[in-house]
Amino acid sequence: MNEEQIKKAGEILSDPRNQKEEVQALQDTIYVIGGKWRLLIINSICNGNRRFREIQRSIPGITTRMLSRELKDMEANQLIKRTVTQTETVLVEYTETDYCMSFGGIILEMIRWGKQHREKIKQA
Amino acid sequence: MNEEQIKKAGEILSDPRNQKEEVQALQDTIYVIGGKWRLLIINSICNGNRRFREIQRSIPGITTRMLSRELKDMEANQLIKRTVTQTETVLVEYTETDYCMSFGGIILEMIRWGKQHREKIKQA
DNA sequence: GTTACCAGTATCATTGATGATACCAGTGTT
DNA sequence: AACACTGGTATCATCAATGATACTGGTAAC
Repeated sequence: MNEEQIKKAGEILSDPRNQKEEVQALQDTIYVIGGKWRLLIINSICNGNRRFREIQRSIPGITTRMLSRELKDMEANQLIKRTVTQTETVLVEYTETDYCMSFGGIILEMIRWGKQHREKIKQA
Repeated sequence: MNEEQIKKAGEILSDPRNQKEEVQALQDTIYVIGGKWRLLIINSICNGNRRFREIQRSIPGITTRMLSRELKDMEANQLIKRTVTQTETVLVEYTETDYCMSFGGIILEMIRWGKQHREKIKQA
């Protein structure tokens, strides 16, 4: 085995390892943001919607039940903060955490894809 | 209403429209790549895995049934091409289409997120 | 001849995610 | 008084996604 062959073998051997790591990373991410609503809620809150009904109105098709469940889960997992203010009337606000913001890249890429896809469909 | 106010009003009015478009784009994308396996299969094939068992081995946890279903569906939707070669023994190969490649950005972002996430968990 | 690989299909069971609908207590609006 | 809005909860139903397991028909290796 000459030097080049050794180098090649190294690449071949190391490649599957990288692949495994990437597959695992992908699976983790899919697990965290899986489901029909999670990313939409994150996107909505990051876009400035803070009130329950406001968020609900911004996401076509979501029911109060699903939104309620997701918000609770996301609060438990530090994705958002829930704040209750007692003035004349009760005021509930949801705000994003830094952790939540870390999905920005994924969301932007998905929005880009969705827009391009719609363009292609239109043309055809 | 002065010029500045007019400009501001324009922004306020245009913003909800952009939001709606983006929500729709997001929903489209989630619909297309939804589910536990779709992106993983795309990733696997784009990484050079072409044979059924090869793809299966590269994705921890997937069953033959799920892989079979997904591959069929993806073929029907032009995401991949299925090629059968008849030599001494039958050879089936799956290859990505250009359309399939368009998910690259999303996948890369998700891998990045997953890796960072694992780092954070480790540190804590 | 037994074991193992390939590319799947078939059948059944489960369950998690989602939907539909109604409801509650409080405040404000007409 | 009647209606609408707020931030949800409760209950029930359903369905799509997934899992488990077994099996098939052909080739090749030991």
